[in-house]
Amino acid sequence: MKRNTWQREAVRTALSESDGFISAQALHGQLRDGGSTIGLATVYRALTDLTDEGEADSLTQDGEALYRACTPDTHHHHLICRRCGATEEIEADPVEEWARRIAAEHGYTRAEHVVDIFGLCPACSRLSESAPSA
Amino acid sequence: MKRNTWQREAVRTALSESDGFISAQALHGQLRDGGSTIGLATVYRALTDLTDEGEADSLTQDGEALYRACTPDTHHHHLICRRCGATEEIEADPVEEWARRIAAEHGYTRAEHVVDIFGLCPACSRLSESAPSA
DNA sequence: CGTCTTACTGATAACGATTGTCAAAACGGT
DNA sequence: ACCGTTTTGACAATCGTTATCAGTAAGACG
Repeated sequence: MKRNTWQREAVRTALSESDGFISAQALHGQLRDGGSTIGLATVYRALTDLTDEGEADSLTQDGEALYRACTPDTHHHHLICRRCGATEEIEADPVEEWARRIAAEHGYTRAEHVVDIFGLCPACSRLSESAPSA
Repeated sequence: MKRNTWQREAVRTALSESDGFISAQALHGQLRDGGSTIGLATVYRALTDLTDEGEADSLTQDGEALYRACTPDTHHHHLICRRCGATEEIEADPVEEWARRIAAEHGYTRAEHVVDIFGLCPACSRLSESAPSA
């Protein structure tokens, strides 16, 4: 049976109060700063559980996993600058539908998709024109 | 000055011959299997360079970085089975168009996109029903 | 063609993020 | 309050990746 502990609740609360994506370690540090004695492993476990239960979204950015409280209505993807690393959230409704259809057509179940666009953001595009790197 | 070594060329070749995304370690293993004595660190360095130079795209899936040769002859995407690793090539024309539009709307240039669908193939879906892992 | 400079290489150590381990503590039904 | 089970927290282990460093070789120059 799943138990209800203050640790899990603390992670859930901290995550929903946190603005945007946050790493497990950062969240742990934040909790400790707030006086909590919660352990790092517990934070990882809680975040994994929350993600499994659909209460949190996760993505990996530069080798570390970032988590965000899930607002179930906003599944979106990212537009990422190859040079400066800036990311923008983008809507991909047509793609969601397409992905579902393709998976179904091929008999695939439990389909998840990775949809990200890499490019040069406006600022870096200008830099690239004046000082081409390649 | 940038030098031209057989190691770098080997990585470039292996990457472009590889179908879809591949991890640095897998690429290294593949090269070693092919008789090369190339070192793991060199593969990482070459892949990083190729990515910086825009000759390769990278994404991180499940904690590890995957690489793919940029500007492939036949641009297509993949439907990948999470359990058995089978991949099917899929057409994504509507997505190509959508990606171009999104990038343009946000002022991004030189846009490349990563579109892959992960799921369970028909066979593994059946297995999963009779012996659920989660 | 030989030499010299210096970027590149490869083995390994170091590193950071994450996961496994396991005894102790906490939860919740009784 | 008691008991069985789950969860916790500290720490070790693991995994992918990066830094280190002495040795090697690419490419410029004579």
